[in-house]
Formats: sequence, C-alpha cells, structure tokens
Amino acid sequence: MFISTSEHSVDAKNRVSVPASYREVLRGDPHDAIYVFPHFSGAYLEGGGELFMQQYRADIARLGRYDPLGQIMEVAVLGAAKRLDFDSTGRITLPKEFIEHARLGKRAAFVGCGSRFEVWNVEDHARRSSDMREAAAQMMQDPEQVARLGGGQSLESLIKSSPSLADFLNRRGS
Amino acid sequence: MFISTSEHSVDAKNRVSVPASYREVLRGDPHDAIYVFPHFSGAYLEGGGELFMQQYRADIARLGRYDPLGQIMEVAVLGAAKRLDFDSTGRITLPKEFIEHARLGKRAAFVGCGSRFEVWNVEDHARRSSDMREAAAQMMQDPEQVARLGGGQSLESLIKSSPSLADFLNRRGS
DNA sequence: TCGCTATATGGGATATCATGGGAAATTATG
DNA sequence: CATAATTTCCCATGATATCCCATATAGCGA
Repeated sequence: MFISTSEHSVDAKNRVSVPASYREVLRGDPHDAIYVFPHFSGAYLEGGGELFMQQYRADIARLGRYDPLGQIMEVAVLGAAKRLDFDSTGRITLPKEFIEHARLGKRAAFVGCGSRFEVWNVEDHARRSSDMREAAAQMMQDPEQVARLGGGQSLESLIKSSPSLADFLNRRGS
Repeated sequence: MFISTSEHSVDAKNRVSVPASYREVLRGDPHDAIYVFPHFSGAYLEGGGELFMQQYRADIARLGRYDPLGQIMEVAVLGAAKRLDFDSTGRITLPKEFIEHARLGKRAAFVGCGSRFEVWNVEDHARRSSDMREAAAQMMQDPEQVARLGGGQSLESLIKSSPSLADFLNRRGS
C-alpha cells in the first residue's frame, strides 16, 4: 500500500527519486518500474505498479472495444501512460510533457493514496492538502458522511464475506 | 486492544518507546511497525497496527475512486500516514512534522483507544482527559445517548451475526 | 532483601537513501 | 554513415536513519 507524502528533487536531467517505501511496495513486480500518466482531471500525475495498471486495463477491457467510455479511457489513460524504469539508485526520468502537465519545478511531492500514488507540484499540493484536511475535519461533524465512511466496518464486512482474506492481508501487509 | 495511557521520553534523535502492552497487541503483524498520521482534526497523532490501517484503506476504497469524501480521506489519512518501524528495543523515530503537529516536547503521552491509539503532548492530554471524563458523566444523564451506547449488547450481536469475525478480532486482540 | 527479568533510555558505529556529476551507450538527424 | 543530442549506467558524497551495545529503572519472585 502506498502511503505517506514526501518531496524529492527534480534534477537537471529530469530525474527524481521515488520514495524508498513506494519501491518496497513494488518489489515482486515483473519490471523494476512504475506506470505513470498525466491525470485528465487535474495538474498532477497518477502512478502505481503493475497491479495498478492492470486494474485500469481490466476495467477498460471489460467495457468492450465498441464502448464510447472505453475508447475515451483508452486514450486518456492507456494512451497517456508511460512505463518509467528505475535506475540503479531508484530514480525515474520524467518526460517533459509530464513535467509540464503537473507544472513541476525543482521539487515534486509524492502522495500515497493506497493502491496508487500522485505526483504534484509542491505548492499545488500544499494548498490542496490543507484544504482536504480542513474538509476532512468538517466531514467528521456530519453524521451522514461519517456513516458513509463506515468507521472501519468495510474491512470487517470483507472478512465476514471471505475469512481467508484476513490471512492474506496479514501476510502481505498490502 | 490498545488500552491505558503512558508517558514516554522523546530523545534527541526523536525516538520514543512504544508501550510494551501496545507492542504485544501488534505481534503477528506482517511488519514490526506501527502506522501513524497527524490527525486532521487536532494537535495529536493517531496510530495503530496493520488492521488499523487496512480499515482505513478498505473504508476509502469502498467509496470508489471518484467519491469526493474518498479523495479527502486519501489525502488526509493515507497521504499523511507513515509506517514507523520498531528498533530492537521497541522504539520508533518520529518524523519532525509529526512532532510539530502534535507539539511534542521531551515527553509524549500514548492513549489507548481500543482499535487504535493517540499520541499527545502531555499537557494537552491532561486537559483533554479531564474534559472527556466530565463529558462522559454528562452523557450518562441523557437517556438518548445511553441508549445509543448499547449497554454492552453490541458484542453479543456481533458474535451472533458472525462467529468467525468475532474469532478473528479476538485472536488479533483488536 | 537480593537478584532476575522486563522495560526504558542514551550514545556511538554502520547502513541506507537521496542526489549530483561524468562516462559510455543509444537514438535521432542530416 | 557521421555527428549531435539524448539517455543510460556508474560512482561519489552528505545527510539521515538504523543497528547495536551499554546502562538505568521498576516490578516480581525466591
């Protein structure tokens, strides 16, 4: 699971270190790489490992070749995504288009979102982060939203429906 | 289950011992670590083990990728959380941002909250603790609140509805 | 009362991570 | 095919985090 936020330098060669904790999540993937694409709904990049990309591929494939939504997502996600290989010290090189899309400067913020992560311009992220944290505190005042969130019951429902999942989560920690 | 409160030193390297009774709860987790994040609604840290974090992940994942509440919680919880590994004597190292957020000084208070725990500046905690005890006494005067609490019936309902889940929670001590 | 064991805490040595720069290999271009 | 541009690989370095050992303290049992 990708968690935590950290800032990293983008050097003159457009290289940036991927947080070591993210690389640990990716151990076992067939390629020593991440998949990244400029997100269609904002000035940031979305990325993840093999599983992340396969989830998109499967969602799109399930729609079928002639589904308009599928065609849109093919272009917006699969067409926009690149596999970025790690160098020996755990860095990737960001394509110029990605840097421009996310308005990245000398530093970039990696934000863990569970099954995937986002890459932001640090100022944009700081702004968004404080907005989101304030919104989260607000949400906790609203019983309807609290109920929607589930209060930790979601996992228990999963375990109830599939007891073996509990062992899996325990072992994998992912 | 995380219970009881104890104070521990934060040393020059920002290390702090996690109460032994908490570590015992975490035995069996895939990593010898806790997950902690600066809470969005106050100057304290919230933490727990693998199950604690998976509950957040599952709650957020259930809302789906495009739910605004889910996005808020991704940033406020998953993006803010870090896995803090124990050293051989059961200490963790607190990141500087965490110390600043919770205004921790030379000592920190660990407060058990069942499935999770909180870390507080000792003065803030003392104040809050007496407020909460007073509030609890008040609540018991209100029949509506007393009814909501359930009077100990909740566990019996849980066991009746799903013996295997009850067994899982029992083994995990959470 | 005297150790024994758990736990808690401090400090120095070591390993890992992030990052910069140069050399070699690859690709694009005329 | 030759040259320039770019990318990939490799090594160096400083900062930080991790490991390991030493000591202190408290509870427990003989």
